[in-house]
Amino acid sequence: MDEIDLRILKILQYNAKYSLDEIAREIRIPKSTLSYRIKKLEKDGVIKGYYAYINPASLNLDYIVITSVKAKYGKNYHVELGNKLAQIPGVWGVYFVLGDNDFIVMARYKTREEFMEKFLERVMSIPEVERTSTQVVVKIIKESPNIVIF
Amino acid sequence: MDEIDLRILKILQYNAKYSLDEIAREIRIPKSTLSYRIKKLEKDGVIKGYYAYINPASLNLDYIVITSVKAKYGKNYHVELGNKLAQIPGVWGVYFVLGDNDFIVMARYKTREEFMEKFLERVMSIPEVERTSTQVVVKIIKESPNIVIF
DNA sequence: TCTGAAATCAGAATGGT
DNA sequence: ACCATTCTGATTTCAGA
Repeated sequence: MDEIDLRILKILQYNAKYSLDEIAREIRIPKSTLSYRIKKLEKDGVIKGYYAYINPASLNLDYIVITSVKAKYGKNYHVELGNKLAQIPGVWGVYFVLGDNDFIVMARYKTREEFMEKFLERVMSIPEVERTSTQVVVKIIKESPNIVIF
Repeated sequence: MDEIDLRILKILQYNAKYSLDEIAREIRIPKSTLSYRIKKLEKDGVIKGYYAYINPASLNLDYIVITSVKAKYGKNYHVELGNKLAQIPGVWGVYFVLGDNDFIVMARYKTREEFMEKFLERVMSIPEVERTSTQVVVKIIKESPNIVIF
């Protein structure tokens, strides 16, 4: 990975719909070379995929939460709990962290009721869960995990 | 937005590179109609963009943190602090939350040193900041904010 | 708003360096 | 690994419904 690859990635992370012609012109390499490099970045797992970003608000996903989950101690409790959390509909992020808590879970629902039914009750019924604590997101100031190169 | 739009979005959130032909065949509508609908979803702001997802690990972004930030009280302190946090390189998520804390900040760096220099020292020098608390992510079990429709 | 057909344009394949 | 050219097929446009 060199400087040119980084410039390619920097463009594609903001907008995957630029044409090869445009990108090639921008960074001044032939478009066949550009195509060759992008294919390589995909094959090497640097580019993991291309996604449409759908505005959660347009689907009325207005009840957004960040929940801390503490696991009970036991063999494999953490691995199993992490996977169980990841499978809950509405959950888009699960992070295993050091510190007081064990997992940070990011989730989105339409209403408080949906959050209660689909998420909270389900999480609290998982036997490996010791305790949870939820913070409600009032405003998303920034959310762009695709931006990796600054 | 009807059932067909939802099916289109559901496909594009997983892979924006499916061709119109494939999608049209899948959901059994003419591809010109599909094209028309996608354009409309883009225009209406339902589809906000198309992004390449770059594997953070391939850029050695292995020091991943989730930081809680509490703001001092004062006129517009929250708005200004939120914007300042969002502008820090390495920060990809800033959420304004209810509860003990005010902001949850998601960030990625290459090393602990980079995290200290680019993030922590900068955050702690912001006058509106009262206190911070950082959790280090040991493992990302799930991270797919583009998945909105289940 | 939907659709089929035509026209345009983008990306993949080729082959030489 | 790089690049110019060719070629295939995908997307956009347009006119009629």
